Amino acid sequence: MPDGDIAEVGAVDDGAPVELFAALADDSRWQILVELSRSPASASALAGRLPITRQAIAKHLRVLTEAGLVDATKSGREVRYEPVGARLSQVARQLDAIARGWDRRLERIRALAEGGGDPS
Amino acid sequence: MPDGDIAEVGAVDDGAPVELFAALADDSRWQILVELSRSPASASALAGRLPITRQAIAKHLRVLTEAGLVDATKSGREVRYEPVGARLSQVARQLDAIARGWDRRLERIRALAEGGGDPS
DNA sequence: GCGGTGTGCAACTGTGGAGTTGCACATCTT
DNA sequence: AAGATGTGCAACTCCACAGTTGCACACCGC
Repeated sequence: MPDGDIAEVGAVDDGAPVELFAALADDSRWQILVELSRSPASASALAGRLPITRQAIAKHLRVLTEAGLVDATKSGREVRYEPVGARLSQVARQLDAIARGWDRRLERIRALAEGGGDPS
Repeated sequence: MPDGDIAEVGAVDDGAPVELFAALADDSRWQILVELSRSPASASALAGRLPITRQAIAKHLRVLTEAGLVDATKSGREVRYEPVGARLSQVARQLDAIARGWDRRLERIRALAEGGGDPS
């Protein structure tokens, strides 16, 4: 079998934004994102609508900002946060690409198993 | 202002599979997924290619299975795991939908701010 | 200037999860 | 039947992180 078409599959691997998934793997942060999507607000304003302290919210906002999921805008003594949809769409495209890569590989392996039976 | 076009925005919120993001927020689990995309294997086989113990891998595989990201197939005394691309694509679509929802809301808010200036 | 409001930083506690070791059970091989 | 290989369960350690309290500093209105 030709091995020229195998060299290109190595690029599937490292596209996993683990840090961003960690940012999304928290209920409080999703609540914050939902509130911000309703209307951009400051940390103190969010503290009035969520069952946790302002400092906890501030930490979450820091995580979300570093993940690129929210955008911080300083206005006087206030810091106004708003969600960034572009980042989420970008991750969505990456995930879909990875999923397609999986399916492609599995289909090839299945084809080899049925046809030759020697995938060494 | 008419409120008929506001009633439909409430559906944006609860589409956040936090449990699934938690499953994806781990380096070891991504390594496992990458190995499985190379070729489906058992927990013991994976233990030979990854720097962690078989039991740790077994735990990760349990998490991934419950998240629907891998499929387990028992064959004799072996359990063969393979990645499920469909689940990942599904999450990708959900994320994109949420992102579009954010952008839609923000644009509406900006329009209100410029035009009327009274979003009460 | 002075009080009120908003933000930031620094400990501290509690808990969940990653990884380990140890052992018991099931299955394949000879 | 006996050894080897694969899996599963249970307890333990360790650490990162969510959330808290407390205090110091920056900005707005009076």
